[in-house]
Amino acid sequence: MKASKFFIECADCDIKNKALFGNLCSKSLDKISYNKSCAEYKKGQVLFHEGTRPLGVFCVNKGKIKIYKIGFDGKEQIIQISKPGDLLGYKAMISEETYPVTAEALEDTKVCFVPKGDFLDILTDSSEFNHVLLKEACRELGLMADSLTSLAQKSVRERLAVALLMLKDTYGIDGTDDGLVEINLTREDLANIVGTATETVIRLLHDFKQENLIETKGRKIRVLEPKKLIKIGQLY
Amino acid sequence: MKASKFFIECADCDIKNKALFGNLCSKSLDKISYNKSCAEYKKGQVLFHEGTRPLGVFCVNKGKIKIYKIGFDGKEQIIQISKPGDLLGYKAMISEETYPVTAEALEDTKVCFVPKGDFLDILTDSSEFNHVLLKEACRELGLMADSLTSLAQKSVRERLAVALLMLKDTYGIDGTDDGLVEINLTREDLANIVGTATETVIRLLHDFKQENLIETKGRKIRVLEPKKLIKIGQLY
DNA sequence: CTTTTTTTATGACTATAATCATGTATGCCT
DNA sequence: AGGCATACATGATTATAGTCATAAAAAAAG
Repeated sequence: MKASKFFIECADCDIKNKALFGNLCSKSLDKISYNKSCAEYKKGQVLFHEGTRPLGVFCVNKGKIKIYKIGFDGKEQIIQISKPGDLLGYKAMISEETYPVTAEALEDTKVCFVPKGDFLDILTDSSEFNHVLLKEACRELGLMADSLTSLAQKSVRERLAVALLMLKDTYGIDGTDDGLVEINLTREDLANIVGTATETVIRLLHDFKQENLIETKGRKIRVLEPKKLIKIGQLY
Repeated sequence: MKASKFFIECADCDIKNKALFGNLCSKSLDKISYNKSCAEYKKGQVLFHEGTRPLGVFCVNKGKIKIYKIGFDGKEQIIQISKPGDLLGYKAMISEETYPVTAEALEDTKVCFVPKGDFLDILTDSSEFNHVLLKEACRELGLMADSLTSLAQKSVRERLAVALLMLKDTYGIDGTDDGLVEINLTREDLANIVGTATETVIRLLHDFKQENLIETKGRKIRVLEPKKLIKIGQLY
């Protein structure tokens, strides 16, 4: 299923600076590097399933991964989309619970896996790393409160505008601010981010296109008028 | 406005065991106790406002406090309701951001305030406390993912059922499992938890009453049929 | 390169919940 | 206790978004 076709030393990792692990001292980094394994996941493959017990943490090296929860009727709710440098699965491990979410590759990805024991050792050894994680978790909690409020109070049209802006900013092509969203997201995925039906997303994207706010070419979406989308999304 | 009418040593605090601070060694606890101040907040008074900068953390001693975000049109979205033992405002302080939410007393409360410096000192000194906070934050992130999915996928009727069960479990009278929800929540507050309009909550509570699922007496709500509410809320 | 499957698109209809309007009850204050 | 304000309640109407059905297009598989 998953083939370990590559290995990169953490010390040599080109996205080290973006990653949470980047804050570690070289000794800790070497320790992680020593026991970790690297794997490629093809589009659609699952890194871990909701409800299972974490055996370690994942550090994304290449590609994008959707993190979602399955609702009562099987519908996915996408909580976040992880990108290179992101650390996955550490929350469930630290809170000593089963994964509350599923992680699935959106495209062909490269991911490093650090076993539970090593990760927990680092956490014990480095109070600095502990604090980095704590800070990150606290920051995310603030963002989650935003998302919750948005979901509860904004219309679907407003939420879609917000989602498009977020995708543009987070996953746009670096440097070139041409508004292109570089993710292979289906309309259904987009609906599962926004929290609506697929048909509704399709209709609203059609509207946005007619209003010349966006441009689409297959799954590629280009944001033409971010300012107008900000207004639609009621982002102060 | 707020009158410091009381002082309780942390060491003597009767809810110490329930509190996050309860995990501290007696030395750290004494340090906190030495510099903290205690205050009473009357119903409706605000502990801190969204957008302001944290100057310390609050430990709830008595009473319940609603934590909410203000949406674009001024509507509140209640993120959580804090009870004795809960620590408030530490997330924003750790993530070095302004408060993403407002904290307002739902009833007459007693709260201790620990200045920023002392709190951060404890955090630096005690890696154990650091880990306790990290674990708590990670646990909350899992719960937030649940709330998000619920909000995105469940109907208002389903969400109200879930909210009533949550309120019963978290704020019911200890020991006696008579289903009474012991909070002074207006219908509007309830709507701001569920994420709906006040009128809708009123109508749905009426329905639940007619179906003999609950009993109401003014603002007091008693859950009569938790199992049926679990079914309505689609909680597996 | 063709077949099969999945995804996108559009229309018609329905259901859910928001909004607006108004009246009643309850709590709150001096 | 009386008067003001807030909260609760209910009806009528509207808007928003979900569901179902079907067709076309695109992507994936062999």
